[in-house]
Amino acid sequence: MFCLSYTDRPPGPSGPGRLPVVESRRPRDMSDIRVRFAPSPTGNLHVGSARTAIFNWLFARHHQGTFILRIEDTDQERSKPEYTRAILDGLRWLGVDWDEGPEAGGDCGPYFQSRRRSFYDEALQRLRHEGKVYPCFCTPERLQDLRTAQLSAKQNPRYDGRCLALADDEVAQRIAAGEPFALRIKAARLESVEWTDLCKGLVSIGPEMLDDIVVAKSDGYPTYNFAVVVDDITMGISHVIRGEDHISNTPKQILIYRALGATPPRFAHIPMILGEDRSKMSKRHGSTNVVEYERQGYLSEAFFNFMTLLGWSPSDDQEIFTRDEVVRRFSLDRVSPSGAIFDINKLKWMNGMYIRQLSPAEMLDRAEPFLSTLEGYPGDYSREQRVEIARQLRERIELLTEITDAAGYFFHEPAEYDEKGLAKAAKTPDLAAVMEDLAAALATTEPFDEAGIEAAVRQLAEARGMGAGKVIHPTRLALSGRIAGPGLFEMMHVLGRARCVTRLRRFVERHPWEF
RNA sequence: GGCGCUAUCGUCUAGGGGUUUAGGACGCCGCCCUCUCACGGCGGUAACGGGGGUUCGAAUCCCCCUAGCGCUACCA
Repeated sequence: MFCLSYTDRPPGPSGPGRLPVVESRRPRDMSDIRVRFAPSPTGNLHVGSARTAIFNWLFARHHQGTFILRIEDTDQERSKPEYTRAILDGLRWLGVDWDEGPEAGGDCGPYFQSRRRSFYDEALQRLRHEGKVYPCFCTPERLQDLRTAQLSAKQNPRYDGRCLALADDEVAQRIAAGEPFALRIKAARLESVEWTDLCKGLVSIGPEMLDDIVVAKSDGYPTYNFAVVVDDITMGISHVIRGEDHISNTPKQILIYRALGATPPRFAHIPMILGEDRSKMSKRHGSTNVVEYERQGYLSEAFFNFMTLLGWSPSDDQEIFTRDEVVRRFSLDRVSPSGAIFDINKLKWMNGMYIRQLSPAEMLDRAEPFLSTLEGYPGDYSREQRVEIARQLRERIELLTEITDAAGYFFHEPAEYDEKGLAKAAKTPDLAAVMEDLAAALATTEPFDEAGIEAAVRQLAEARGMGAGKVIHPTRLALSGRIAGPGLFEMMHVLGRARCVTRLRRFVERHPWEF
């Protein structure tokens, strides 16, 4: 039996009013580590949550623990099923797989908060029974007034305990009268709440900050903090690894653990990912949806590697890691305590590194979705030839999307020629004749391979008493319209005799350099 | 306003009392390689927020200030 829950417990000798005891599972050994990623489906998987998911996953895999995915969909207004789908897809793209959760099952389900109501109700019932919680009849208006008054008095807003002071018979009366009420926890406000954060060290929150927080809303639904704690207890979570924006939730949750008589898990609050302006990354910082990076031509493994280094670093200078290497080396004590700006520049560089590591065949496969949008693709090129094109372009692009632009001329004639290139080409004496001669030579070059082509080009330059460059550059321009690209001879080899000859002649006809 | 977290090159970071003329990576600049571009190689640019302590010695420990960020709901 893996998990404890309020409902799964054996009936036992519980008389009326006897409620099951809630216990927290403490990690007994390394294999007992259970962590969770708990997104709310109110949007796509964005980079901040993705990194949280990755760190949780890394921690679980490193310790051979369990990685759980839990969907916190209790926000009826904003939660959408399609977002759950999007989050799942995002995690899959990242290669972050979960052992328990939606579509994976597990002993601690259900994994959607919206279906765990009975757990919360039962815990609430028990808390009421034990007197750890009291009804609060204060209206939202009064609470709001209280808050503004405290704020203007430069005080920290907190509940004034009015309903705690209510006499028992009055409480009973008002409840009987059907007056709506929320449930607040009776927090001991005498001492600080502190915990040793695995990332931040000792964090201590003074008693003046502690409040009788609401655990059940007047409509009966549990609050976020309460649901999280009940879920984490019943799912046997040993380590809560989350963004540091949750630090202020932690004391509240610890109070709930105490009321429930459970030992809190270990907490690790990892730093935020920041936008260019150093504020928490959000939509206004551009692409925050993880799968958007796929569309932009990033490789999943490069993105993963990059995210890994945002806030974590190994003990040496290594930066490029396979997934297994990071799993092996990851540890929370090497997670930096300060926020990190998402540097798209470095991501691009890293993506380029991964692209260059791809085999030519794989490069072609990965680029295929982008290539297929190209006019004239794949034309009469064999797979072998397309692999060769991919090989030639591999070290010249950093994003898969760039291949569309880089490979265009292989599949259709250049529509125009680079201006600077034309200016330079014009300096080659008798350019038209040279190009004409080359076309003629090429028509009979045998074999039409890299060496054969190179010999033809160099012979022609020599015959005319000019440097090879004087022929090479205009030729590249005539064939590709570009002044940059793969080595001319290997490029001509894939292009093939027919295309080379016609494009050379078209170039002469067009005469674009004389303006 | 209150509370909390953070503070090393522009960016990601190493370094956690003497081993540091503060190391690596991205970016940028230069050189080499070379048919161009790119890759690759080599070199350069650039940082311990400020002030007080503690100590023989502080980027490293403590305090204050400052700055940035976060949280401050019967939202999650």
